[in-house]
Amino acid sequence: MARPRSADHDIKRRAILNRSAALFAQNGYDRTAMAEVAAACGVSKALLYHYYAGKDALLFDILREHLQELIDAAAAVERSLPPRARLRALVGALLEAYRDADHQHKIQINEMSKLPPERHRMLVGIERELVAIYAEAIAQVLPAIGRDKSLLKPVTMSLFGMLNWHYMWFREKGAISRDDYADMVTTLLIEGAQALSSEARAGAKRRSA
Amino acid sequence: MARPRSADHDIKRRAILNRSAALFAQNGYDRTAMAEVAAACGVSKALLYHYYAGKDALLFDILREHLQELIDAAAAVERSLPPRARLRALVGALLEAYRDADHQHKIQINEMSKLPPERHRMLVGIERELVAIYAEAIAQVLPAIGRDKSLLKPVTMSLFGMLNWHYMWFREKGAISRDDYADMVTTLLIEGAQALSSEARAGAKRRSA
DNA sequence: CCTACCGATCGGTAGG
DNA sequence: CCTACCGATCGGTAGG
Repeated sequence: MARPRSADHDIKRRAILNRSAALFAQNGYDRTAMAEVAAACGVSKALLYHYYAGKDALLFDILREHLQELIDAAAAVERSLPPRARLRALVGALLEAYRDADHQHKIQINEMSKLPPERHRMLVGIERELVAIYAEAIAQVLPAIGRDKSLLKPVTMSLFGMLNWHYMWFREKGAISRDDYADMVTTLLIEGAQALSSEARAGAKRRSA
Repeated sequence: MARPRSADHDIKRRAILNRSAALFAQNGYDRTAMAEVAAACGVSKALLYHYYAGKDALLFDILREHLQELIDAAAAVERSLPPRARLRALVGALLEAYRDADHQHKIQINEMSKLPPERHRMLVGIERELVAIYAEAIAQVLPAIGRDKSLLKPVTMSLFGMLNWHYMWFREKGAISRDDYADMVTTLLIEGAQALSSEARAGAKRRSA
């Protein structure tokens, strides 16, 4: 009979994931040796390779888990909320999921493309799921934008720009809280995009006149 | 008398800068060997080291030139323009400076922190100059936001988020042009932030009532 | 004492 | 679960 997994197998794996994420984020993936990861986790390099088949597998697992947490956070937002409240809740949920995930977020942006094509594609697929949730929510709040794909994509990407750039300047002890920033981003997007569709309507009127 | 520099010294240096930027952006800084850079430029490695003291120096020069071009583009925007038109022109100038600079932009985001501390600090200083220009222009359009530092910083960073994230999705042959996107971002920011300061005023009234 | 350029090889470290 | 060790490759430099 096969030896059962040790009771703390998952706990150790998780510890390795968090430690290596910190190292990858701070020093860069290529500059972090597997020996450093092992040392930081207090295990031998051989044991590290018992948990993970290779450096790739470690990077992949960090990002798969991180992206899954983002999807889960978005999926947990009540679908029956009024459109505007729902978008605000989705923005808040993402910023909240980013708390304590700065390392993972930085790795997603800086190192994801270093994965082999197959694994990279899988993660891009999860990213697309996430974007689709937000694009749909925006379309619900702003039907005029939702109807025009050439507008919906850049507006959605503007939202992700504001949210995904936050790690460059946002500090937990700063002047505004995550919740404050969620309010700000939601207002910028909705009020700004409403002005956008008024302009588009005015433009259409001018063209048809 | 000292031997003069060859007439095409600067041209060759520039060619090396552009080729290495493409390699660093596509394969990552750490994964690009100096031998590859040399091969891509059609020169020997020894000659490459004649032009640049080391790999660091190459990365530094790519980013210093890129950031200087962004500053120059912003500085070229007429100071006497009405505030709103000036902000629109600044946004357009940055997006225009990003044209043909996707490699440099990606390197700025992904590899800048791999520079030695001293050189890294110098580039962060140039980035701050750039941000200051935009923050001031925002404050001119939206005095209520300009007066409140806890608002001005996140609003400015929201703008840079939208602009600096564009390389992830914007395509030259896509549905909208750089100019269209400059319009969109400016409208999102100004109209959105106007709604923001109305909310803040309403909030202040509620609190003082 | 400078710049321009080569073929060959150095010491040290990477992931596994 | 460990120590010992590998094949490959790195950035940088030698003499001329």
